[in-house]
Amino acid sequence: MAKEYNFREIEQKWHQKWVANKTYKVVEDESRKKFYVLNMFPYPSGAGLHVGHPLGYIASDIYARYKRLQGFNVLNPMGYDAYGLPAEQYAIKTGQHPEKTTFQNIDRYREQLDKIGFSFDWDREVRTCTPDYYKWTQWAFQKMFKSFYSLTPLTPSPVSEGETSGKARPIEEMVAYFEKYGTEGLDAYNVAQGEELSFTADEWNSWDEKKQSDVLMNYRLAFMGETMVNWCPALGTVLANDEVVNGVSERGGYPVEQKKMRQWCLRVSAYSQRLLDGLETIQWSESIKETQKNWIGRSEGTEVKIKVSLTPTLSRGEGASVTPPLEGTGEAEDLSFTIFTTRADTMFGVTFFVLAPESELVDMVTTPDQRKAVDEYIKYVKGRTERERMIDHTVTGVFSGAYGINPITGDKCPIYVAEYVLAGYGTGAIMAVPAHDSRDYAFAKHFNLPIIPLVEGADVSEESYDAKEGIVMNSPVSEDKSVKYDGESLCLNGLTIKEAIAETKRFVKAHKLGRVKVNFRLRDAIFSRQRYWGEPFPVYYKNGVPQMIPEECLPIELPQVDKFLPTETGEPPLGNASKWAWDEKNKKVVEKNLIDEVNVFPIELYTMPGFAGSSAYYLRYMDPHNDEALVSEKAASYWQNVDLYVGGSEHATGHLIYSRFWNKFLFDLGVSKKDEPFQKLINQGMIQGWSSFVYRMRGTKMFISFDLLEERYDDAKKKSLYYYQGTECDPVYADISMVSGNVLDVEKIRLWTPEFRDGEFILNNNGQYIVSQAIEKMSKSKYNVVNPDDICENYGADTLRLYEMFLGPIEQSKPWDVAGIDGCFRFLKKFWSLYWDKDGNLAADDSEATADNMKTLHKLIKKVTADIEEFSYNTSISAFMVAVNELSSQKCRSKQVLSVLPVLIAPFAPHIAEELWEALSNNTSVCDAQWPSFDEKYLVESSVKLGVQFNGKVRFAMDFPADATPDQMVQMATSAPEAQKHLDGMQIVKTIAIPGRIVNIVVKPQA
RNA sequence: GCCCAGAUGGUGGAAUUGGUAGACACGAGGGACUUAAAAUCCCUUGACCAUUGCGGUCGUACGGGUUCGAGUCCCGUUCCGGGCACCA
Repeated sequence: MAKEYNFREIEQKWHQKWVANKTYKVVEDESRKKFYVLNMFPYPSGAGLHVGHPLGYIASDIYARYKRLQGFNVLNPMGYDAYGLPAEQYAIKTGQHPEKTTFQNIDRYREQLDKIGFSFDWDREVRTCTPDYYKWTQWAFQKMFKSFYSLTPLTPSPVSEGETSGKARPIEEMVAYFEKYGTEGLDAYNVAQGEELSFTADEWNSWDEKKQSDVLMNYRLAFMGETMVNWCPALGTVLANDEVVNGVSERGGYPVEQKKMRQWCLRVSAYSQRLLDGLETIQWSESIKETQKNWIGRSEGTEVKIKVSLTPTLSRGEGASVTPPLEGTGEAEDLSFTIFTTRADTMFGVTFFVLAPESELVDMVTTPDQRKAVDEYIKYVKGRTERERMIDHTVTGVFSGAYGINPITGDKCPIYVAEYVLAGYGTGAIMAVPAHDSRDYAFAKHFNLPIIPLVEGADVSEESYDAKEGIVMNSPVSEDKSVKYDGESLCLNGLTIKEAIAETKRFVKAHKLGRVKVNFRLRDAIFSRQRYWGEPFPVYYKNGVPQMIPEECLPIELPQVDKFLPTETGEPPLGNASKWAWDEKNKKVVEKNLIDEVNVFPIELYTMPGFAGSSAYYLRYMDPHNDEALVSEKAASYWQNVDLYVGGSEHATGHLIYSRFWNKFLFDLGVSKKDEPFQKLINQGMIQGWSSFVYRMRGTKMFISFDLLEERYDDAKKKSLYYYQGTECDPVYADISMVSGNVLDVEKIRLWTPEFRDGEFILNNNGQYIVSQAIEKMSKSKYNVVNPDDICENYGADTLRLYEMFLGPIEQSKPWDVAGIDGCFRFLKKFWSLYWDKDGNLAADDSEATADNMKTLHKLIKKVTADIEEFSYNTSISAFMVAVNELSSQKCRSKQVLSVLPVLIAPFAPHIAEELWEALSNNTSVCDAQWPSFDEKYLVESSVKLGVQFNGKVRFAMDFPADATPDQMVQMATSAPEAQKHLDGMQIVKTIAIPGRIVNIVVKPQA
């Protein structure tokens, strides 16, 4: 009886041994090179692990094990992103403390992870919701509060433009500067700031603490700001920009409105340029870098100062060569505003100006005649939601009554107020060039404003010409229509658009009409949430001024509350905590009812958002038990940064931006040793399965989103039911074949036939649809598995690991289909049977390996090594299958070969590798073996089989000696019997022979 | 609209710098073993034509091009996916 591949016994045995022997314990070791592998840590949801989760973990585990076999000291940790909304919502419903459910879920995750045989060092586990961890989240926040971002060392002299580097510095430097110089010499070029303030040293020194505190908020990296936020009434909290998709909340799909609120913010925008530049130094996929570049949205342009006049517009050219004196009311005398443009070359085509409705300038330029119309328009705009503005692009706007003076042409053009100009970008004011901007064009057509084409050959009768290509004309129309400055006037005619932009920038700069400016789309991150289950802010309020709780008192632990909802007075949930006040003198948290006493002050009621805890966790893994520092100097210096980071691409504009920002800040502080946290990033594709559907509204197609709530076996129906939670959807039926990408196509769903599955949608009392979905066995021979536990149970972890990797390239999304899993299971059984004879004894012996054996082995070593390096695991597994097939038919029993295979397969299938390694009389773990190297000498072929082409078409294949010269190859090919019919009646025109590649004979009929 | 990445058998997917398209696996069909089933093993499997045997034509989304030779390079088009989007 041959020895059976008993995966259950084997896997259980090695799980125990690994724990007992601390096989995956890792310690810093200066004598060895380090390698840091990291997975994006999971949020422990109630649904448990699904088959999509392990995909990335397996991929990184393979690499980690491979690196270890190559002699690297590999850090491969795991932990939990444990703060989050679902636990809190569950708590609201059931009254159970979120910590309790979170920890239960963590236990379940751990159990599932352990079954798959990962090489995690669990001694380094982190949970973002434990005080020893979030102490350092709070600490980092305080450091940001105590910092500002300086682009250059502070000096009173202005710095040159284009300076883009910079770093965080202690806020004390800023204070010292103000005391001495006020804002003299400070602008957006040398200090990151909310708005450009202007005050003198004397003014600063005369202000009280409250006023100074307010002013400093304009510079701190973590600051309290009154800003427009995404307010989600249904969730009762504000959301960050990346948490809002198409005007609704990413989680739950609830409407989001714009609201002005006082919130904690992080000045992420200060790091815009560095976040952009850093992308050039890291190995991430082009698409994710592109996404980040779009999100950061750098645009280089020109700011131009526009003076305001209250007299009617002059015709074009009139008033040229003069700087028109300002007329009208005294109030408007020196009124001006600044516009931002990336098309400085189009200054000659300006026919009107537009201000954003929210701009404070609107009020100042509006003339009494237009006051009523403007007020009405502003009212209309305010009544529109973000979502309405986003979907509905009809042209709206109103004339303000005032005119702007184009400094280049001297023309006066009307100033409009229109919602198509956004307050939050650039200066909130634009110059409109209808001929060359489609939005301005639509506006001009609607209000009957002139359109002046500036590019040769551009037809602007039907639409604008937006392309940045062509030769400039009409700039100016004639010499006297360009204002002279110091005897010089601008002329762009005949230049290309790119040259014209550069020339205009030079002119504007030279004559101080404005300045060259870089704008970024990246906004500061709103950093506070009105929730319970998050990190509390280590902040208290003394006379309305936020104060940092001393560093040595951290962490400030999340207080107990009796309910997790907002208070009756509308305070966030922490308002329910009775012990939530700061005793400044005794430095401790005390009962709130002591606030009236001296030295006792209220503590911040907001909590931090989800990304706070996940922004620097990779640093904490380096030194997880340190209570003196986030990470020790020694550990940080050894581990540096993450060499390989694996996770989903859905974090491109959230976590992957925030953690890069956070790391850069810590780098400025000297805590982190590398400017970029994640050197190489692999985005595993999603496995679309039953457990996680995401649907979107797009165009006329409707997609609906669901999260798996739970899986239950229904005794009556004799089948498993899967419960999903979704929002606002039609009752539809779901089927895996209807998933394309990560969306379900409703049209396809309607065509669904209920032969395999049935299900129904039930409206629950929250107005959400619950989908009950029944999955029937597709056939008796196939297991109907959706979670990794079932696969481990039926096939074993090694098969699961192989199969998930064999599905296709890691970065590609694919539907989960268990149909092919038998192939991997068969392979392992075949591999196993190489080692055992028919009596169940070890068959590997000391016989000499044949040349074929060695060739198979070394071909495999070469292929697997190269493929792992490229994360092409599917092809390395297929190479394994080929090798095992070959060795079986060769009846190879030689230990020379068989003792190497367990090492090669160990990264992929560690359990079977350990078992065979042990059977071969090794007494250490296969993890500590050495990765084999291949020897070319076994791969040398004496002959090669190549295709022989006639006129580029392969006609037959033949063997050529490996060292044949091209001439010999042609000679052999043309004299081969198969060649004769292709040569019959033909003459050879040309021959191409490339050793090792191809022989091609070009023939034509004989004349 | 702009930017990025794709499209290969019934299916998942292979294919170095252009050089025998379809590796490996699934599924399907046929066969062996078995009382039977499971498991295992062997053969066939891109399409079409021919077939006693040899063979031939077409074929990597579509249309062109470069080349002795194109899945691969260039130009244009269609479709799918991702990102950004009144961002001036």
